[in-house]
Amino acid sequence: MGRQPSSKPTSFDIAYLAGVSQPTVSRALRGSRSVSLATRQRIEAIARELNYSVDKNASSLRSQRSNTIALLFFEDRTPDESNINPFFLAMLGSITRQCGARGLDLLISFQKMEDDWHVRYQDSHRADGLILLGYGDYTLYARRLTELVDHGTHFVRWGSAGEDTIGPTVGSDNVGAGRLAGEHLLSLGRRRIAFLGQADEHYPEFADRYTGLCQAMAASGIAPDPALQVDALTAEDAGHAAARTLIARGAPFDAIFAASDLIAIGAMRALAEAGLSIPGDVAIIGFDDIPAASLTTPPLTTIMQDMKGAGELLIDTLVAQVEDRPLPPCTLGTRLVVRRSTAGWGQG
Amino acid sequence: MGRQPSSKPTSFDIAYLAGVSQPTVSRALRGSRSVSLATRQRIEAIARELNYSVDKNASSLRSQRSNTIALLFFEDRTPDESNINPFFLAMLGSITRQCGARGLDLLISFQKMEDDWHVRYQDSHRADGLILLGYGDYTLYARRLTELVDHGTHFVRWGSAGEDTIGPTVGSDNVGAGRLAGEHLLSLGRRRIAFLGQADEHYPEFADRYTGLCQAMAASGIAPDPALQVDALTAEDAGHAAARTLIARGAPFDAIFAASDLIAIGAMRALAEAGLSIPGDVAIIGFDDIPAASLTTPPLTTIMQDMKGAGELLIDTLVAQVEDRPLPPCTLGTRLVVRRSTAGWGQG
DNA sequence: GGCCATAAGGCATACGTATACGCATATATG
DNA sequence: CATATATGCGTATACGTATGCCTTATGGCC
Repeated sequence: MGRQPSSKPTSFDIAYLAGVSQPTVSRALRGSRSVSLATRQRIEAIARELNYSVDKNASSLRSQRSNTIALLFFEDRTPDESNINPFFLAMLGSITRQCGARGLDLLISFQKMEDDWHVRYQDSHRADGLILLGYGDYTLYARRLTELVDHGTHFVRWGSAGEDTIGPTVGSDNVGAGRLAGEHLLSLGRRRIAFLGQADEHYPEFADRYTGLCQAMAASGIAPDPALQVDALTAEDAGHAAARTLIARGAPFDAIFAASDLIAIGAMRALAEAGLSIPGDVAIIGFDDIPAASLTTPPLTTIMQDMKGAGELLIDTLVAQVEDRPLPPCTLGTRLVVRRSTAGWGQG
Repeated sequence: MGRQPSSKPTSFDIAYLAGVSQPTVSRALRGSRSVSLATRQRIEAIARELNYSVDKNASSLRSQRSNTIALLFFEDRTPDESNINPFFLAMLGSITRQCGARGLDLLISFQKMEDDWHVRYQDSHRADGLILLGYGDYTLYARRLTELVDHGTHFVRWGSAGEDTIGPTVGSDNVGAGRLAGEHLLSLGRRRIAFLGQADEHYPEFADRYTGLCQAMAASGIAPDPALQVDALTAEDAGHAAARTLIARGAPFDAIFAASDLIAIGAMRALAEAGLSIPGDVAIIGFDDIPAASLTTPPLTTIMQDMKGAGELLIDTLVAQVEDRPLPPCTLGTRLVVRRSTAGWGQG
């Protein structure tokens, strides 16, 4: 032992040693009921002894099932390289673990919108299905999704699970989360709540969050003020710029709901530059709970998404898709994480 | 077009349409020189038209080469879930891109040290080789590495590329980086430099960084003070605890070199709690340049590793290994990123 | 004892590609 | 003009597994 065998053992080797045929080995190792317990145990013992492992390529070729999923991150317009949204990296952890738990292999790849990722994976039998992750202009994205659907590709995407969504979509309850954020700020006595983030149909997730905020405000009898909404995509710079715009507009505000933590962090920088104190002058709440959120000064209150649930639900939905028994759409709950950026005056 | 074909086209379909045999199709698409230009172009045109793509499983099975690499993160003792070292996530970006550029598929997986990951991938022909990423006790790790080597598994790991390292290893020049950090602090006039991080053989990378610091100090005629070195693994909590220990010891210090940014961030929190100003009382420098490093107050000076180079070198080394032409070991340079946590008094 | 159901496993084959050979035809060489 | 050489391609087969179908043994039942 320890030395390298001349060649990897095959199911034929096991069969010979066990005194059975190769198909019986295959059946035994896959747990078919038509192999007697005694035979199966004998085969398993021999397989273990020879350090046998099923050849994935042969298995996938024959069964036409790879038990592999491809995870595609894609970046709308990558300003530089290596800048991956930290939120999606957190998701990666969840998905990876979920795949591990189910014995699925996970391929990952970063794509640009323009690439022909819709062909590469399923057609070549690399993967049984795709998981699509990425913020980006939904209207651009949609064309690709339609192609995927037409092509019969199995996929799930993370996003806003509205009615007009294309293909199976899993996402957080963004409207509910927006309400949560709004109610929290309102409960602190804030009344002039600004929203930093795109609020149009190009970015449905952000739009939903804004909708939730407006609902919460409406419930308290407050009408949303358009002057308090500033567009921003999810990046620190964008948040900084948006907050500056907001300040420049001159409309008074005592709270900010940022559509992502990165936007919030940029906004905090702008507020500090403007001499505004947090949470004294302005309370601020972000979205995503990225690792950096607890490291800011003050630490950032935010909305945490259900990462664990996300991985499970994505994989559930995808596997169902592959097995041709589509699952009904479903959204995930969110949780408020209160930190000092929205602390009441007594709690700082 | 747009409708779903009854079944995916195979190389036989292409062959039939092109009036050649299947092997000729295979040769043409792989660019073999023994197919005439005219024939090849005809075949390529038909393949494109049918949206043909080579079946990965059949191809890998026949050629015994999967053109796939498995990336294994592993966590020594995972306190909870979902906490991945951000540094390794940055590495992921680099590796992914590099794989994409070379047409390699990338499998990823999180492992516990105890699992039998040494068997799962190469033996089953899922991947041609492994990339191992993870901080952890090297002495524990080493046993696994030895098994891999004995087993004839192709792999590269990220780590300290010393002489006694097991298997092909790629890493930063940690000694040089430590020197860089030390020289920077010395150039600011700091003389009592503390090091937060393990400095024993269990964590060779950290030990190398400490060695580099000591070299820089020695070059300035300063002897290292054991009272100024405190063990810490790479986590924010550990950094916090280590800094408290350092302060409690009472030995004066005017600078800290933390073995990782997470340690540094924890230490900054402890310094703030102790009423010490940064960089006024204590200059602090981290290691890794994780995204959060630029978001701390003040922003953290740190050592940036060559991520792009890391991906390239890892893959180069691994592919060479697979092709049985081992590459000589090699280390990567690092760069100092100066931010305000070590700013001179005039620059802050 | 004949008949049918069930269990256990063998036989043949298919999955789709890549490659070692062999066989023509065309070109060069003496 | 006969023999070496290269070019371009077809023939046959291997890669290792999974599965439909068939055979045999066994037991139950009337």
